[in-house]
Amino acid sequence: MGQLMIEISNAELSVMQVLWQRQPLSANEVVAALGNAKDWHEKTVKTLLNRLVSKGALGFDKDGRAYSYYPLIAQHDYQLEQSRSFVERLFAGRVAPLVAGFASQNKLNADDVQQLKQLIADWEQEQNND
Amino acid sequence: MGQLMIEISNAELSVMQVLWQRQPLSANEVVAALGNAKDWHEKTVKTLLNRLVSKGALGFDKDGRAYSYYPLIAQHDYQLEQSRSFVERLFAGRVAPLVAGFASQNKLNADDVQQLKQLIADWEQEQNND
DNA sequence: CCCCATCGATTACGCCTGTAATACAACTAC
DNA sequence: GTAGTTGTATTACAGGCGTAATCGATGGGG
Repeated sequence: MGQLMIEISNAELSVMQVLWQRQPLSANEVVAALGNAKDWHEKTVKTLLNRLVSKGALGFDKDGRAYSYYPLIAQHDYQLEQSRSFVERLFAGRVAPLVAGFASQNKLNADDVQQLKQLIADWEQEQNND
Repeated sequence: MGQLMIEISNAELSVMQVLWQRQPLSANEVVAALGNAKDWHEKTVKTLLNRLVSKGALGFDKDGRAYSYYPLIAQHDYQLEQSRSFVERLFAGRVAPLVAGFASQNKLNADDVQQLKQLIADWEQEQNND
């Protein structure tokens, strides 16, 4: 699982985010959802939808003349795989130094720290269970 | 500082890693250092060195006929900026969910956890100091 | 019925990337 | 000093990406 992950470009990723959040959507709904954040021509968004379908990242049902698009890959799987490869490339696979960077730039807030503590507690629990 | 970071491609990054580790190096030394990990033709590596110089990521001194290359951007700065933008794109800027992914895949080891605990301790210390 | 608006499909196009090969300059060994 | 050899610089070329415009089908309004 995971090694043969589809490559999604930056622009395409923005389209995926929309569909991960709400699905299925027509092309125009995707355009509308992006209109807020991106200044893309409608044609551009449709090109991206097309490429994502070609890549197997999106599927669609025909809904009359228009299509209704939905993700074929799960956001969570994509995040996992990308994180793994990013941390591998930049930090030799170790995630702690990445977090250290955030900490050094004051990019950690109380919620983050709370979550991290919980993760650590769970991890230690796990160790003891073996 | 950091928004105008030079874009470094994947292949180019491998070259940077070599020079971040040991610097300065001649083109042939870089080729040799990569020979281990990558199956690249010597010409390919020299193209990458050239592109990195064009991009302003590397500088060089002339050492007779050959050049002696060295990084112009610090590994740490690059890591920081890339981490920031990666976490922004995939996790809406929150680093904890990324760590959670590692945890869920058993990609955390005792060292990581130890470092994370230390980061948290430092963070809490910092909070109290205000 | 016919034309227009609107879909998705196809084509465009310049830049970046991966992956070299070729060209040109200069040293080195005769 | 002439021919390799070895450096860097220039050129190559296909595929991906950002960013659309054009094409061809189709459905809706009159």
